[in-house]
Amino acid sequence: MSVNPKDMEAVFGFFNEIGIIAQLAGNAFEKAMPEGMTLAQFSVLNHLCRLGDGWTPHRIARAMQVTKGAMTGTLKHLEGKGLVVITPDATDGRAKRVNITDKGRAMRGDCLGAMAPMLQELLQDFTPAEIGAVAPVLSAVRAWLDNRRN
Amino acid sequence: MSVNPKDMEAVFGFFNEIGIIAQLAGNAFEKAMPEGMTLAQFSVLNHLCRLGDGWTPHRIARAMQVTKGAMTGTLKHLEGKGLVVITPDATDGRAKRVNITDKGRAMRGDCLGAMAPMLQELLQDFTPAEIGAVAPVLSAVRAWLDNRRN
DNA sequence: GACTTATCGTTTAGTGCTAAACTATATAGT
DNA sequence: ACTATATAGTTTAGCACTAAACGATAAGTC
Repeated sequence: MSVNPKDMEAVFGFFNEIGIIAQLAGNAFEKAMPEGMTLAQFSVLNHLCRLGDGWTPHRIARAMQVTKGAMTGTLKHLEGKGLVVITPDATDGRAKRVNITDKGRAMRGDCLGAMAPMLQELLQDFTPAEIGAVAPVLSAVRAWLDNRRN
Repeated sequence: MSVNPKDMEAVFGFFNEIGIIAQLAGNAFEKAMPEGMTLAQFSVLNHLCRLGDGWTPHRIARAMQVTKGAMTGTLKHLEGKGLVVITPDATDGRAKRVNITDKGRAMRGDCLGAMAPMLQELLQDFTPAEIGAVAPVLSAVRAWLDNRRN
């Protein structure tokens, strides 16, 4: 049972659209955020704030769906700005532990505040229901891709 | 009239999901494609094939929602592999014209064939209707972001 | 205990992206 | 015609990402 070429094109268009949105939205967010902060850096701070810190770099990398090497770089930037503190793990000589600082927590708050206007703008042109309707499909596709990779 | 924080979080989650999908899908595609081909390079070939060639680099860049500088790099790679030919514009001394070669057309076909299996896999777990249902919202968000930028 | 394998983090090479500065050419205004 | 402005393409600096190789430590096996 072969697949309809029209459908394949639709799926390809779907991913294409997703790619462009990711790029435009990412740029818009970074432009709004405090000088020097990137989306990658904010994501780490946000994660540590919401789910607690003390995680290893590797575990953070997995949560963000990013390679270890990418996380090494992002954490270096955050550490350089004093937004996180990285210490050796007490019981595992290979591992490290990442803790967010007060300054980091404040920066996360600043970032949230900085991107709020854009989100509000968007919520004037799109209803929460519209956004909410596509969320389950996106989650499913994300999970599918994540599964497929492993 | 303030905005519900819950809604803002939902919208933020929406963009977060989009970002991860873009990254995972992009990696999956690039892994499947012929050695050395990237999504950016394929997109240009695909564009030239579908909408005709002879475009200027700047116009291609706008169509891809990418800066001129980024397009300079991508076209250099394509030209280096003999997939496109770039010639000076006859009537405008500033501009250039990009034409796809037979080799480029063949490469585009190879890329399409290479990513087909993944799309078919996906169409076994998602119905075209599911994908089609979110497409209009994605298009609208994309257009919104594009407008907002200018 | 010694050897093998797995895991954690870093580093390097390569690509893509932006933003901004720069060159060259074209167009508009006076 | 001359000047000012706009546009096309390139280049540079900086960040993010992957993939692969590497060094160090842990854990499992014999």
